[in-house]
Amino acid sequence: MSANDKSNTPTTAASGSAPASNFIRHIIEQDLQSGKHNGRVQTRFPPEPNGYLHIGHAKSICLNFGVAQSHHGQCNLRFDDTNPAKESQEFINSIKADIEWLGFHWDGEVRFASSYFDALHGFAVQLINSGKAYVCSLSPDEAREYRGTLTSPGKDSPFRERSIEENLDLFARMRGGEFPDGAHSLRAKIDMAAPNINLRDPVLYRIRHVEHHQTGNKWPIYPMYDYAHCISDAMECITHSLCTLEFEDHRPLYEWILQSLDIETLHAASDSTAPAAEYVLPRQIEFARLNINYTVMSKRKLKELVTEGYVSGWDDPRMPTISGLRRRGYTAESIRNFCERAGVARSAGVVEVAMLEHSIREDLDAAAPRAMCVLRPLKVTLTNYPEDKTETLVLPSHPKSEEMGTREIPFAKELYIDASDFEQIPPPKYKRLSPGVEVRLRGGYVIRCDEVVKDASGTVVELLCSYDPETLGVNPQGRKVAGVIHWVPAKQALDVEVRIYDRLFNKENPDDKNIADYKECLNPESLVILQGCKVEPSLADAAPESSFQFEREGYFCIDRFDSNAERIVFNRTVTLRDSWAKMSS
RNA sequence: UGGGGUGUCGCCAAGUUGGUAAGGCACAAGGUUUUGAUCCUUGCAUGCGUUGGUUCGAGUCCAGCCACCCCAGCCA
Repeated sequence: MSANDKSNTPTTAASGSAPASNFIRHIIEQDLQSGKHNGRVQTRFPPEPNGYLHIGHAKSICLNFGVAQSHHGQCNLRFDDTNPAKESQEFINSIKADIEWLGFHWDGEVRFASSYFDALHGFAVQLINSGKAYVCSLSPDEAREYRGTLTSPGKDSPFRERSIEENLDLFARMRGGEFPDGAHSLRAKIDMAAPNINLRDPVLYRIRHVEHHQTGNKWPIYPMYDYAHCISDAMECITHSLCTLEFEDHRPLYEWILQSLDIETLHAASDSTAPAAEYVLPRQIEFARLNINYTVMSKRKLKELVTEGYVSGWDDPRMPTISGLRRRGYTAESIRNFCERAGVARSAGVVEVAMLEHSIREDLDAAAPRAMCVLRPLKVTLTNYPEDKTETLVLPSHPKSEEMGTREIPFAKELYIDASDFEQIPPPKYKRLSPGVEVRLRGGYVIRCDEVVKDASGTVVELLCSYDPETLGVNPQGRKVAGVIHWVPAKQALDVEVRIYDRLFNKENPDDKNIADYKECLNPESLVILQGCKVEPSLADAAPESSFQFEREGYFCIDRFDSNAERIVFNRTVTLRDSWAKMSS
């Protein structure tokens, strides 16, 4: 697959073989063997539309869709939209776009927890009727006091023993919009002394007079996550409900709710077309969320970076969001490979960014055409090259892939090389240009620096060099030329803007407790904009989002939004590995 | 001091029923190279948080201890 081919099709794991084994796949295989779900595997990816997806979500997406795919099962996309105050259609749109870009296809129509609101309401009435839920009229503050603490039990709400009739009446009036926000709540009647706080009569429904992006003003009450999620799973006949570790403590509640409901009713409300006897409740399985060093992954913080203007938006190329990585030049394939490599387990760890960078280098090395771009131009005049002559050099687009064709680069008397490829006093082992030393111009001739031109301040402004006309495509006789540097023709090179991106944070763990505010360690050099960079003319018509390897520099892509015919903008995706930088530092 | 989890190489992570520690990243050293890139080769845990125990034999079983993570939203 080409880096410039945006038709993403998930194919294989990083190694090109089957997905690595993990504990979730083991569980599923066991369930398949025991016939628990009649050979069916149904998962779901359940984002709340309150922000953009980040690479941590990509892990979950790859897991949920991947696991379904390898067992000929299906994966639903379900928006967990039970808190309209924080959600929006913009986020719904971006989430769908990101999943598709990643190359995954959800089963059937997009689902919404909000489309189950009627059923959810009905189940709540059922719980009231069976004495398993009650309307509590404690204020939120009072409820907190009654809940107790981590080490001491809570105490029963004074409203806990209301009659079923009264509960039914109150709940109906809650739904009718008769009460203000927070006046009452519907709670599960479980155990106020439970050591697991989630079981201390958790709230099932709260009153919120807010418009919902999907259901408008139909509801003044909204279900809580714990209540809506498990029932939604059951209604969609999810077999394995995968979520992150922080929901571990919620699993008993997940199970309590489903087991408290009448299974016949549940079955009838579900997608199931199978006989009731085959209807099996979903099982929640938790895995560790993805963390990467030198970045933050919480939606709250990402949102803060956006709204407070530390970055240009959710899709800023420095953001660990799917859309940010995409704009940075990461391919869907590289993100999928990264997730596969990082693995799925139950121990919470932090993956090194180096692994992410490896994944994109691996993909782009194979797929990106090569080009030359001089980031910090230094003029070179070839004193012995004819004034009016221009040659056309033909270079392969890729050193190992002939199918990728060739490109033409004009060669003339005046060129640009990168300022960092010249040193007046070369350090040891330096293989680039310096006074009296020869170097190979990539794809062109060997040149020697004869004279250094400086301005009044002593800054090197031009190099006068001579070229060896016998060295085009052949090595000179009797001497060894150590270095090869990239260059562009002065006259024909295109002026471009290059955005040099680096890590957003300069501390490995911005969330470290010794750091008061993660914004303290924002890297002031995470974006350096270079103007007047010179790229070879063959890139004049390159398409937005296409990626190139600028030889000896790194991988760069054309910004999908800011680049146009008048102003070509490249984003640096990642540098090349650089053993010289390691050596010289 | 309550409950739930996790601890295998610098990082991630495999380790079926106990039988003698996969792989990837990173790193290091060589080789190839008109990208100090790629690629290739080689190296990289006598030890699996720790202490004991069971066993012919334990990362895998048992007990104790230690460390770290999550939970007291009418957020998800």
